Amino acid sequence: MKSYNHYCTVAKALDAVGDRWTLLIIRELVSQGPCRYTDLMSGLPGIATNLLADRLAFLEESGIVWREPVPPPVAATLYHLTDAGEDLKPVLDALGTWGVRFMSKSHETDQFRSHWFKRPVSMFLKDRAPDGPPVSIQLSPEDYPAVIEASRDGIRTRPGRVESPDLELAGPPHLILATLSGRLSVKEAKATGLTLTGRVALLNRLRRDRAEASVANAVGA
Amino acid sequence: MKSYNHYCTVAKALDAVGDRWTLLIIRELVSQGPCRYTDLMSGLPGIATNLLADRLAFLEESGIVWREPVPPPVAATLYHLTDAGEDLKPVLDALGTWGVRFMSKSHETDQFRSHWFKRPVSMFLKDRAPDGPPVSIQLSPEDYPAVIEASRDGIRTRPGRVESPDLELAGPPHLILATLSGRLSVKEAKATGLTLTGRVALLNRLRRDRAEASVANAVGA
DNA sequence: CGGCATCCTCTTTGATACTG
DNA sequence: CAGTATCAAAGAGGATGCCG
Repeated sequence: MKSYNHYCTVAKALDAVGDRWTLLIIRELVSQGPCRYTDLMSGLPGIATNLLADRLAFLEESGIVWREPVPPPVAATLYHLTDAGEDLKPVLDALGTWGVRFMSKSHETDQFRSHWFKRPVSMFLKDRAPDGPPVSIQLSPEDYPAVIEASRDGIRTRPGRVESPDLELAGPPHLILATLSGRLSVKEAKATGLTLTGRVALLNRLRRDRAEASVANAVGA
Repeated sequence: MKSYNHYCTVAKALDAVGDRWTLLIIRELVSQGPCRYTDLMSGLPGIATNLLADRLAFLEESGIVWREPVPPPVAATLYHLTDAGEDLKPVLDALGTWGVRFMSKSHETDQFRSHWFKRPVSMFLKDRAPDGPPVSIQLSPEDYPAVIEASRDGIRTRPGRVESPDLELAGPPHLILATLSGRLSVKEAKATGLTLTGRVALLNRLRRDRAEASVANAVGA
């Protein structure tokens, strides 16, 4: 993209990461850690392969990403964030916080990936009984399942499945999120098409209310 | 711009404000308050008029901006941020904080406006003697002067001139900022082309050191 | 397969001119 | 003042080819 040529911090930041797709590439590297080219492709549905190559070259040149050549037999390149790249996390946090308002309605054609659950889930949940027994919640959208695990160490969300979860939420991603956030009651969620199996009461232990959520967000938690 | 069609908070945010120029329009409305069309044009050097019109229409449609028709004899339209628009401030703060790293070198062709001083100045300065006598510092780049005023009420930066400032810094914007931040000493600044007139010692009262700056930034100050 | 480069089409931008 | 109209150039999107 052409520079804005504004001597202004915001404009300079956008000169570096304001191109289409660029911040989503950073999102992938932040939420997935170091990625191969194909990992990025599958985490960025819709991107053209030449664009991904272009953006990665520009990000490397800008000192935001560095590439680690992994020698055979693995034979791949790993893309990492530099320190300057890691410093973009607050930008993603701010954008993600602001973007929560659009998550209530999901378009039919929207793509989804397991690791995209991490950000909103960490905003919506908080363990009200951290010394209670550890629990796991299986999130099952059509594909791309994820697991929420709460223990003394806090709440973690990761892609994948767990053997016998304490609770499972199966259905479209936006219903899963609406139920976790408390925007939908369990009754409403079931009526709209979510399947809840197991200890539904767990939601009361983990749901953070709206006021707390905005506070946590204000301090960048 | 076409939607990314990702069911992800960051992608949804970028669907709304990720278009080229959009966040800079928000920047203007945040730092200037309600603006007329021509105020925006002059605060956004380089934008094409049709693009500004397009973006404003989209922002209004998205509920981020609203237009107030001001009846004759003033005969103008005022563009305001809605509450959702104001909520974008943390995004600009995060981008602006990250973008500080690019402010040390200024390109010859970079444009500048007085009110762009506000954001970096508030990051660089802190009154170490808030109960001391109120002081004013005149910032004088080629055009677009601004004034820093420190009093019991805090530090404010505004476009314009003041009668007899306690200190004046005249020279290119990047030297003014480098000197305020402490990245350049007064001696270095003078050697590089900045003209300092008045009570140079004021800088010691107002400069925030690097460690403090990063802390203030971490909590979103 | 992983990591691009090329080619082509379509959309968006940027520059300028013009209007109520 | 507050835009709309026009048009050339740049960039995005999609398909496919190539090479270790």
